[in-house]
Amino acid sequence: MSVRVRFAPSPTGGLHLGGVRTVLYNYLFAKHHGGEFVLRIEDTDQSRFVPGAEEYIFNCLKWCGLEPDESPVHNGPYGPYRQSERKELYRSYAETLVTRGFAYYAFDTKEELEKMREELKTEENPSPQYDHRSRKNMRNSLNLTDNEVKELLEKNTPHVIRIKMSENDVVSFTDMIRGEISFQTGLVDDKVLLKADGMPTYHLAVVVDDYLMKITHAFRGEEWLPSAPVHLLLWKYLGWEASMPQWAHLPLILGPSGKLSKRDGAKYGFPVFAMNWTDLKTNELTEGFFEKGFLPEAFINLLAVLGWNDGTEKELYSMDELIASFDIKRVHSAGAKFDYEKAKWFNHEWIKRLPVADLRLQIESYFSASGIDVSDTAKFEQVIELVKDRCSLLPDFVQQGGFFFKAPVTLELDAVKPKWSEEKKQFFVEYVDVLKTISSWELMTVENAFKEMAAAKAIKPGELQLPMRVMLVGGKFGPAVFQIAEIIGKEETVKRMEYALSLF
RNA sequence: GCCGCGUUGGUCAAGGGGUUAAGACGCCUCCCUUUCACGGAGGAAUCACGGGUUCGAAUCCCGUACGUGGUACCA
Repeated sequence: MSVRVRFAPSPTGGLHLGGVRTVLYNYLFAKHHGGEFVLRIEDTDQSRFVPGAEEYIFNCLKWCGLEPDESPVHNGPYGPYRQSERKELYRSYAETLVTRGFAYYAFDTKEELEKMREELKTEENPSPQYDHRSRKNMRNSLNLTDNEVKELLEKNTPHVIRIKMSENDVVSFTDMIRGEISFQTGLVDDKVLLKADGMPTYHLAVVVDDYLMKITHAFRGEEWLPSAPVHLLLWKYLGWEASMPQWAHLPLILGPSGKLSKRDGAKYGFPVFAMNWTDLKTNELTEGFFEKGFLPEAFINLLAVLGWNDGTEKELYSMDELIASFDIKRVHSAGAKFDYEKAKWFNHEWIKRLPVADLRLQIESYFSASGIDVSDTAKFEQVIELVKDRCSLLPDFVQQGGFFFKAPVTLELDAVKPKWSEEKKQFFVEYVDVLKTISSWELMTVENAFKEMAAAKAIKPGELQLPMRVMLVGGKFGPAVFQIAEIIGKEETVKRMEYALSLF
């Protein structure tokens, strides 16, 4: 049987680091086994509908290179892939469960539920559940007579269908990452399966859809572990146990202070979403890795090894290498704290190893946004090659390479002033004159002229190089100074030096 | 509170009865470089705690602590 996995986000906001990693592990597992990766939209909560969120998810996946094989936009034989469009399907399954005695109708209103929770609430039990104890005192088909239930249903009384958790069983399963896990059913509440609006909850939908879509392996975040017994029981009660997927609950990705939140990102200055997301209600922007200047290759790479390794010392992986070596069983069971410094290191590594032409396409926009013309492709690529060792985020290229195309606006005078002298000034005035006479403008001719003149005047060349650098670059950074002069050309070099001399 | 999951340097982590307890990021020192980087060589820093089991425990078992998630007609 072919491997089929799914990622099932609810389109309610930005796509989190952890979400992307869940997609990634699903994707890698599917591709490693030659299977299919399905994207299903879990939009059963109408009240949380956010316009644009679904399209946003697709954009993120596209940028990451994690294209689904089947989805609302890719189609496939098991559609529709949006749960809101499958609404009619779910009710009959829920009703089958009622008929079989595994679920029941509950007519309790919001107020009645609140009242129950309020009354049962104690210091030891701050959050009472709708469970095998409390259901005895609620308005549901377990306590009402058949006629009463019939009548309520006929009158279209709002109601939900709840799973009837058994009182004293143990449910267990083998998680691909954590091994044997078991739960006492008596401690799990009677989760709602079908809501009053006729939509299924996640619990029903995930089981029905995984079954109908022939999902073989179900990977999801660790936050789902506590509700696993409900899902397990549903597979059993629906009579589908034999086709139940193998489960794996992925560890959480944590922030500097516990669970990684949007707030952490804002607070500590790093992205938590794959791409920029603006909350429609609050207008609050949460930065994305894309906009921050990460390469998708690096983003994928760093996420892959956050919680997984292949047992070797290898850390840098291309997508193909990940597909080849990924093994869900080698995923760590413990949560991992996200380290932004290391994330930047991955990006730096990928900047160094990516072909210049690829890099060029991804950084052009940063230059044009800064009003720098990089239409001379050959020169642009030469510059990229020269400065890429110094860039860990894509926007760094503007700082590190911009001066090749545009004279620095401000010069770091403090770097020169303390050691500046009339003697040095005289040197540069004369040097500029010499430069003007050079006919073959090359690195060696420029440098040799410099050294000869320095020797003649008995000044250490090193003491002169820094001022010259500041003249051409504006600051204390960048590649070899004569190389810069060679690339920007005679006219520009002379121009920058003469301007700088007027300031020093 | 209850339930689940987890706990190897600051962070990511290998190792799953006998190791000098790998490696990476970050940090520090030095070399290269009269800039900033890259690169190279070093360094500081770890098995949460307490009990067992065992000739021997980071590794197995039990407790405790701590962290984290769940405890919704959210996913």
